[in-house]
Amino acid sequence: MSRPMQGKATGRRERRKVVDREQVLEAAARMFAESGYNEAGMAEIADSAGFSVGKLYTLFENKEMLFSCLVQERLRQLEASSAQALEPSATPLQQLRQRCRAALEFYVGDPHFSRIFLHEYPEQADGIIQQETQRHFAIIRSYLEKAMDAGEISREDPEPIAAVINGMITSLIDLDVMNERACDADRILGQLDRFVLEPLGQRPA
Amino acid sequence: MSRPMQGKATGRRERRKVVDREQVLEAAARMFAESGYNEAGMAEIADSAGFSVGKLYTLFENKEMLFSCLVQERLRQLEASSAQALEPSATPLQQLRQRCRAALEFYVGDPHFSRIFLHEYPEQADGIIQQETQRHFAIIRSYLEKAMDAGEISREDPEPIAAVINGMITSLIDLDVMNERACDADRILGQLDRFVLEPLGQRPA
Amino acid sequence: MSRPMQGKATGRRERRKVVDREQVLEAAARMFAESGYNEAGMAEIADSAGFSVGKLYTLFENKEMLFSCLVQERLRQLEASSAQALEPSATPLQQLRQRCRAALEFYVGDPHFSRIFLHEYPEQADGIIQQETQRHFAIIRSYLEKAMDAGEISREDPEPIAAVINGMITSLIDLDVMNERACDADRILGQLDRFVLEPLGQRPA
Amino acid sequence: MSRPMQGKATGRRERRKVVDREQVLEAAARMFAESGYNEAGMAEIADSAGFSVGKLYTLFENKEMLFSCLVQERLRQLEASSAQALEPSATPLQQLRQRCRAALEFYVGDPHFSRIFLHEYPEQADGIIQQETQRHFAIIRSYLEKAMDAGEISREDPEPIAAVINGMITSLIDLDVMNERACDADRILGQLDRFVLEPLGQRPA
DNA sequence: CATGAATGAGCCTTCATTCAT
DNA sequence: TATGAATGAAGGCTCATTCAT
Repeated sequence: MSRPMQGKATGRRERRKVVDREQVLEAAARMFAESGYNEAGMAEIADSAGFSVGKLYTLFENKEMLFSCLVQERLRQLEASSAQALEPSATPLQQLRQRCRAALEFYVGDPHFSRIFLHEYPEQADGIIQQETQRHFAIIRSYLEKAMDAGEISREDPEPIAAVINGMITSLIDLDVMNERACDADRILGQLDRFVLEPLGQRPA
Repeated sequence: MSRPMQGKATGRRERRKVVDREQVLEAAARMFAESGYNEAGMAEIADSAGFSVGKLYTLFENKEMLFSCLVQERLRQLEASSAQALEPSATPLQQLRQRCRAALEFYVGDPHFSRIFLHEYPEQADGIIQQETQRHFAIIRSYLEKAMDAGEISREDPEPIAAVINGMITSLIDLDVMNERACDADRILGQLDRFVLEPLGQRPA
Repeated sequence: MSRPMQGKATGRRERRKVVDREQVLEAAARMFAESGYNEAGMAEIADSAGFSVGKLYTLFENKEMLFSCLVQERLRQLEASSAQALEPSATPLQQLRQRCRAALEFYVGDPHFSRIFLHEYPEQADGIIQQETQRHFAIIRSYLEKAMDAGEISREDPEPIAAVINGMITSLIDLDVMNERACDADRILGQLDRFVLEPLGQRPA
Repeated sequence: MSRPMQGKATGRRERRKVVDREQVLEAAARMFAESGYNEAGMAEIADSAGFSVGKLYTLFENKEMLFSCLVQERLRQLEASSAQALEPSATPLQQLRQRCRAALEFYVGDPHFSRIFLHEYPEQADGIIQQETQRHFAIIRSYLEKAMDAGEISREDPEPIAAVINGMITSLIDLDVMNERACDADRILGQLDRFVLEPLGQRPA
């Protein structure tokens, strides 16, 4: 009666739920990063988020799904900000570089999540991380393939190159995290240029 | 009477203990790789090793130490085989390459352990893995520094380069593990040449 | 809205917890008395109390604390009923006698606890029992000292006398417990009069 | 062949066993007193006695029996030294006093055992201690009964009196043990005179 | 619909006892 | 017969999940 139609405007209820989920994920990221997946308890997370334990279970099926959602949500955010950073007029290689910069800045701006994403693989939630990593690979690969089509880089199997790019970014961020030092996106991007993009361009020569 | 002196030849007892430890570590590597640190139970490990639970506790102080010993033992092996692969007459850069090949072959030959080492960071045993990673970094760095001294590569901060090398190897092995595909040390080594060693040499130009 | 202020009336929650603790202590007293501290398992106690194991750990930090609380709680009760039995107008020696009667009646009325208190000294919880025994001694001693001040008994070291009183009560209750016979507080009190209080009074003569 | 007859002279084998048992009991008394019945492990006891664990199980059926034997053995010793201290020409009441002195001196001379005997009742071995305590009671009672027959003390139920004597001795030794103070047999005996024997004698008056 | 106390399966660890050497 | 390493049942405790309020 009160909500005769629902259209695009999601109900107050639904919107509330989304906000609460965000808040829980925030807290979960903090706790997982601080103590690790197994060591972080649902009670602590609930507490840290200012909710009851029961609420968590209305928002997420269980602990594993909470973790999965955290990963997925954050990577969706990364995707969004990457997309925004993209200049449509740029060449595929330039776009790849823009995407990498966006990713770096995202990681830097969300150290809690970075710590989790780079270090923790709860065996159960493995699937999600693998899947998400695959998606990232696919995106990087698509840029590489377009760049190959455009003749910017030599034609070859893009998968290992995507892996190299991914691994390089990961290890350089990790290095900064381990040294508890602020992470400089520009410096890392410089190394990416030097060790991957430039060699790729030179190949045909 | 039976054992008048003991000299270098360790007693039958000691040798047996060493063999048993090895066997348990084998099983532990398998179980940790299959199910993760927390999910693998001491009972399962014992079972899988063909021992009783009690035996495990005569060989290792507790679960955490078992994991630590596994990591340390395997990395000791890696170090040993790396050392053997080293040609003393080679240049520092060639030696670095030899070391990387040895590491690659070790990882390839011990997929159980690779899975653990690359993925699992039980918060408690964190110290050991970080420590060992640091040791690896230090070794790679020392080769890089020697190569700089020898003028093989340009002089610059070796730490991020070590990180790049490590990250590249890790991600490429990981890629093969994820695709459940045999890992080709030569191919990875080729990519290492192309994306790190060659750019490093070209710099001064 | 539901609980605008809380004043002295503890919340329903708190009261419930107190009741549950009492119930668990009841069961624990039974089990400890039946099987001894080490032989009584938390699961059995939980079962016997009609609670889950987990519940026990929300009420008491651990098994040792459960035992400690049992001892402290019961002795607190003893103290309370002793205090109530005291006639302020009585002489110190009469008060001591009143106190002993109260203690006897308490032991008689709580055979489970008596069995534990008189027999079981779990090495770990030793501290509490010794401490409580000391407190009892101190109380008995203070009556003796007041009686000495009042000239009711001869002045001398009150400590061994307190020990004698305590030991006599203990052994006489123990005798009844061992013979599985109801314990007659009056009879024991009579023996206390005859063997301690009268000789003490006669001394100066 | 080697031992054609055995007569009263026990074989070398048997004598050895007796000596070994004594040594184990010595160590067990030490460990039980130090850590309590449950906390003292068979391995520790074996170690402390200079034997293997296996040996313990050839000398005693199990841990419980070891404890029982310890109690029985020591109390047998007490009985022996008490018997020796007895002057046959003395009156029953004097003999009781002699016996109590012997007991006191025994406890004082064997603080390890005293600590166990006075404090620890492993539920399982309960039977033995109760039984032994009963035997002690019986002995004390028999002196009391003889003294009644001889008209030294008034005729009445000897059991509670035996309990009083026992409890008084126990608590006074305990007091010294708790204060970690050397235990003065004469002082305790004086208190026994004052609080039990003298009142008993006065009764008929 | 929110709460958070209750649940209980499952884990690590110990240690009395056994038995192959 | 002596040894002491191996055994594995049992125990204390945790924490993800549920459900009565």
